[in-house]
Formats: sequence, C-alpha cells, structure tokens
Amino acid sequence: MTPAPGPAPLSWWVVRFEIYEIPFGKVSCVPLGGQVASPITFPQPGGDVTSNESGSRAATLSDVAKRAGVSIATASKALNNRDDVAVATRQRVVQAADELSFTPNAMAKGLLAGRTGTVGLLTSDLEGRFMIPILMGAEDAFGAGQINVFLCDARGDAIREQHHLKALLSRRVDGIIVVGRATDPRPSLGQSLPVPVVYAYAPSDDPRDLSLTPDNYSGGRLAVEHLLACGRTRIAHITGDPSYAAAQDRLAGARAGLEGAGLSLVGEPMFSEWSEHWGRDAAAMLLGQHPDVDAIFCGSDQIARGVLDTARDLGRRVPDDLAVIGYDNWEVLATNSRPELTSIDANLQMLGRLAAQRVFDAIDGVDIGSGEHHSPVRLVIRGSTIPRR
Amino acid sequence: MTPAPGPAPLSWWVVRFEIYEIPFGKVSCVPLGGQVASPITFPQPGGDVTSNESGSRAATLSDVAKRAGVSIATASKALNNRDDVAVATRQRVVQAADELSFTPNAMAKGLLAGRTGTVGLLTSDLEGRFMIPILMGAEDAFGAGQINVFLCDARGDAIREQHHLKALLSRRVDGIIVVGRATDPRPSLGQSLPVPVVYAYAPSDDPRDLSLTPDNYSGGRLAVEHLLACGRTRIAHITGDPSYAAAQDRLAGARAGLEGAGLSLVGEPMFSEWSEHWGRDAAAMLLGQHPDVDAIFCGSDQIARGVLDTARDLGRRVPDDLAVIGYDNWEVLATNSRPELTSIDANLQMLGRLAAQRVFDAIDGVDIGSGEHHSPVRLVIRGSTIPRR
DNA sequence: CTGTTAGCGCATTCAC
DNA sequence: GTGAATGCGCTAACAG
Repeated sequence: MTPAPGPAPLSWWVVRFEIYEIPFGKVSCVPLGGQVASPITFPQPGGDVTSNESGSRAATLSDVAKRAGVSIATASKALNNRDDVAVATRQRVVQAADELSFTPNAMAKGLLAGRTGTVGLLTSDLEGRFMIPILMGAEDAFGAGQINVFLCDARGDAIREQHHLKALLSRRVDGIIVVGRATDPRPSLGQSLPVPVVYAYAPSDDPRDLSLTPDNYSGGRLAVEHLLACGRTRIAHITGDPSYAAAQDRLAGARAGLEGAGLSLVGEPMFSEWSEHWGRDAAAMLLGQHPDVDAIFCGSDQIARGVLDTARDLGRRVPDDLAVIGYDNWEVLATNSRPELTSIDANLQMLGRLAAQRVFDAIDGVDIGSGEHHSPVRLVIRGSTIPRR
Repeated sequence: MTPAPGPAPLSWWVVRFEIYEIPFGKVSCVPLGGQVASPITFPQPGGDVTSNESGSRAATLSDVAKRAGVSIATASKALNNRDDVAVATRQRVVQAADELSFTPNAMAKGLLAGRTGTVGLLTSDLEGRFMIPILMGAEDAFGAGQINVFLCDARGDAIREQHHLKALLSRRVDGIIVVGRATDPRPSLGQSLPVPVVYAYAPSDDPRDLSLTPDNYSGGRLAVEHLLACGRTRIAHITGDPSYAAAQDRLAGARAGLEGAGLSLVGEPMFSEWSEHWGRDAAAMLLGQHPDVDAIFCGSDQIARGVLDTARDLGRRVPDDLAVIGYDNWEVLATNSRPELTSIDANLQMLGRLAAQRVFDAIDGVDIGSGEHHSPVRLVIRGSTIPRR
C-alpha cells in the first residue's frame, strides 16, 4: 500500500491513478506504488516517430459546400448569415458545417480583410509582478472583442525584443502593446511601424508615442496626505533603489504633500533595494536615530512588511505608536501582515485594459494622441494606519 | 515650483517632463506643475476620429518585385535563398526589400504551408502564481523556435474557455497547451481536436491525454526526508485546503517518508486555507498542544511564513529548536524571511518548457504518448532547517 | 436565390 | 536564370 517505495525517482514517470474519497467529500488522485509504467529519462522526449495527427485535417469551406451540395460561395453566405440565401439551403449548410465541426480559417479571412484580429503584447520581463495585472487587463479587454493576443517576452533583452517585433509584424498584428518592467522611460520602437503602438507601465522615451504609466507622483502625495489626515506629523520615508523613477516620483509626491501642510520629511529619504530585508534594517536605523517618528511611508509593500517586523521587534505598536503605509497593494503581502497593510494601488489591471482600448481605437482609425499619460492610483486603507474597531 | 498643486486629479493627465539629475547619476522624469495639458476624463477614450495609420500599409512581395524590376516568383526565390537566381538579381531584390522594410506575410505563408507556426496557451487563471513560470517556460521554448504564442485566459470559466478554444482553432494554431491553476484533474478538451494538446500543471481527467504535473507526492516525501536527515523526529504538518489534490498528495508523500523511518506525524495534519494567517494560527495551536514538536512541514511558503512568525513570537529558535520547511519556493517569500526558508521547488518553468517541447514533437509528428507524467521537484535548503555558519 | 469569377500574399511547379 | 501560372481558404463582386 505504500506508494512509490524507495527514493523519489529523478526522472519523469507515468502513473495510474486511483480515485478515492478524501475529507470534505472531494475526490483526488494519488500515485500508486509499483506502477511506474514508462519512465522517460528526463530532459529527452519520448522518441517514437509516429504520426500523431489526432483528429484529421480541419474541414474547409469547400468540404462543407460539397457535403451540403452547394457552391462554396453559397456555403459562405449561409454561414455568415447573409440574407440572400434560402432558408432550407442555409439549414443544410449549417448542418453540414456542424457535422464536420467546421471552423473558418481566420488566416484566409485575414488575408482578404487586410487585418488579422490579433495584437502583440511585447513584455520585457514576464517575471515582473507588475506585468501580470497589466497583461490580464489587456487580455481581458481584447478577449471580449474577439481579438487574440500574441504574447512575447523579451526577457529584458533588446535583441530579443527586436526579434519578437519582427515576428509580430510578419504576423500582421493589428496593433502592439509594449509593457515595461519599471516606470522609467524605455527606448521607443520608432515611428515608422505600420501598426499603432501603445506603451504601458514603462513610457516610451519619445513623446510622439502614446504611453500610459501609473501616477507615482500622485501616489506618493496620496500616501502622505493619508498619513497627515490620520494626524501624523513626523513622517519618514523608506524606499527602494534611487535609480528607479518610481522611487524618485513617489518621493517627490510625498514631499509635495508634506509641503502643503508646512512640514517636511523626518530625516533623509532612505534608499536601497526593494526588499523586506531592507525594510527591516532601515526601520531599525530610523527608529534608533529618530525615535519620535510617528509614521513611515514605504516605497513598496515588501519594504513595509520589513518595517512592520522591526516595529514589532522594538515594541512599537502599529498603528497606535507608528503608522505604516506601503505601495503597490500586493494583496498577498498586504492582507497577511499584522496588522494588515494600508497601501497605494496603481490599478494596473485597469491600465492594461485601457491600453488595449487605445489600441482598439487606433485600429478603428481613432486618433489616440501621444505623450505620457499618468493613470490615477488609489488608496487602500487597512489596519496599519487606522486601528480596526 | 511645487508640482501639480492641489489634490491629485482623478482623471488622466498629460505632462511635460523635465530631465534632471538625481542621486547616483541616473536620470529621471517628474511631472511639473501647471502643465496639465489635455486632461482626459478617465474611462473614456479621447474621441477625435482621425486616421492614425502611422506608417503606410506594409509592403508586399509584389511591391518588392516591382521595385527590383523582377517578377514576383524571382523575388520570392531571391529572398528565400533558393539557389536558382543570379547573384546580381538577388542583390537587387534584397536591397529593394530592405528599402521597403519588407516583412513576409506569415498568414499568406501559413495558408500555403498548412501550418501557422503558432500555438495556443490556454490558461484558466492568469492571476495564479503557478501560471507565470509555466507560461515563461513555454514562451521561452517556443520563442527560440520561431513559434509564436497566443495567450488565452479563461478566467476559470468553462464557457470562456470554450470560446477561446474555438478562436484558437479558427486561427489554426499548430498545438495547444492547457495550463490549469491547481494540480487537481480538469476536464479534457476532448480527443477530436485537429491539433495536439498538452496539459500542464492541472492534468486532464482523460488518461488518453498527455498531462505534465508536478510530483507533489515526491515533494512531500522529499521535505520529510530532509527533516529526518536533519535529525528531526517529531514532525508535524500544517497545510492548506484539504480539497486540493496538492494538499493530499504532499501529505501522502510526507507520511510515506515518515513510515520509511518507522515514524508518524505528530498530531493530525492541520488543514485550512493556504495563507500566512492560517500558518500563524495553526502554529500557535500546534505548539500549544504538542510543545515537543521539533519540525514543521508546511504545505506552502505562505503558511511557513506564518509559522515562522509564531515561532518567533513564542520564543522558539528556528532552526535550532524548530525546523520549518515550506513548499513552492516562492523566492520573494522564502528569501526574505527570518531565517530564510527551506522549501520545495516544483521547477515550473522547466515544466512549461517541457510542455512546449512536447507540443513541438507532436507537431513534428512524434508520438508524445499519453497519461499523467509527474515532473521531479527539488529541495532548496536555506536557513530554516539548517543553521547558517 | 445560386454559382462563377477574381483576388488577398505568397511559394511552387513548369515552361521559356 | 527568369517569369507566367496555379492554388492555399475564403469573401465580395458580379452574372445567371
């Protein structure tokens, strides 16, 4: 009964499964021992060279026409709901198409129409956490409108990006969204492309392009204004790498917010990496040098998590003694901390959706304008700035 | 000089930027006040209806031929490096193509060739953390081989999935990878598709399909065997939702590992949600009821983070008094904890790459087999199980 | 109402 | 060597 005796094999293995009841009435599968069927040495594929065309070749319109006993043109009209076709005929055609599970060839259509109904999503770093919501928003917006998305990850490599761009153009995408991994300006793809381009998150360095990027300046301001509204006056700032525009813009916003209240930051802004570790270390330094700090604006949620850790270690009660606000509203971090973390949300999914909308518009011939547009951010209040009651 | 006076506008705004020096010699852009140029009411696009076809229509082969003063056929041969063309002619054609920045129309090619050089990536939930590495791996593998990827996110909705599937088929993708959000079996797309399908992460419920899924069983076993190797004998298990196959499989593996050493779990496995909160609460209960526990195997890194928190609160030293091991090797969590978290890594990027490879093979006519294949996992040792020295 | 024709952009015969 | 002709699957004009 002991499954898979011996150490776990370091190769892929095939198992049969057994359905069995588990708690809560759900059903699951676990491997059974002794049934390692066809071990496959790991990185190498199987090897048997046999044809694997599961179903047969996809049916074409001419197949349908033949089966329905009509001409290709008539079949086309019938399936496209053109009104100059007899009801009975249409029915025959539709049925034939159904029986053959006919799917019109989008390529052939595109060849005629001159547009493909596809767009390219050129990201510079899929790994990046900011990429995903933008991607989701875009995919969502397009998906709803029958447009399909080519995903291209350039891995932050300009060569690869150029390569992907070429591929996208050769596929005749109707538009391109370029998603960067930071809010720092990135090189433009140029003005001579035959399709509209929208830059999301990372703006293009060419103002003739249209760029949508989060409003970090307002985000910093919003954060500080919230802290001020909570009655805090001795506010410090711990943030990440100063070479990031995000760090600078948020700081500038924060300073503006403070100035508006006739205040300024406690101490100098503390820059280093965007990590929890840095948050912990920086908070320890800060609270040592400026024990009277009553609020910390953190440049990221990760940093804020570190700050919360140190506050707890030093016996500072959050939010009573010390208010902490993060940035990015990374839910898994923000909602699992003690207390839960107030943060600034950049609405990235909406940003992606909007970028898609802009590409849509451009495809439809609408002038989408140019320049760097800053998308609004929002404050998400949780327990680290206002005590729960 | 104060940028953007007044509260942050709740609409998009266009700014001019000013280049200025920031610390560390880098350059950044910040918005300047008073230059809000063309405010765009937020969710609505611009509206001016003018043509925006940036460059002109993409050049065709016939354009190139005309410019080079040859026939279309010759131009084609020249550009495709066929050898029956004069050197001088080829040169003229290539130059003409270059001047027109000619890009062959992949659709037209595909129409001829009967294959498109595209594959569909059908995910059920882009948001999911496990999706991304798989996606990256697949995109990577394909990208290298000149194949482009259609990304489709079904948002966990069967209807939407069917919709996307149809779209993919109509685009005549050469293959499809289906990525699920959990390791529980999911409904098969069926056997009658005209293209090969590979299931990644979530296996298909039909054994005739090929599925690649992480070996959670071995992962659980590996985790426990590591704890045993560290000299721990009183091992408890805190994990997530028991309705997940992942929870059950890892548990089964852990039990097998313990049995191999003539041991068993301390207490019952503790199930609830896959959250840091639960990790904290569960650890508190566990350490209250079984103070002699010397190691905890956690079903996820999030849970492990919670466990570490509680251990610290209760004054348990990790790893000396208590070893903690997580699951998933979510770097941002694992490397930022105190101490850093030992964890099991499912090699998801490799899984994605392999799935892509299998689709490749199938396209090439290689038999890729069927059934549920379990991909090897690996142990990543950090400070939460072995003290750093 | 239905079928014939033309052509989207390209690669591939096959004549010249 | 080169170019005219054919067809991939489909839709949009027409002609019947």
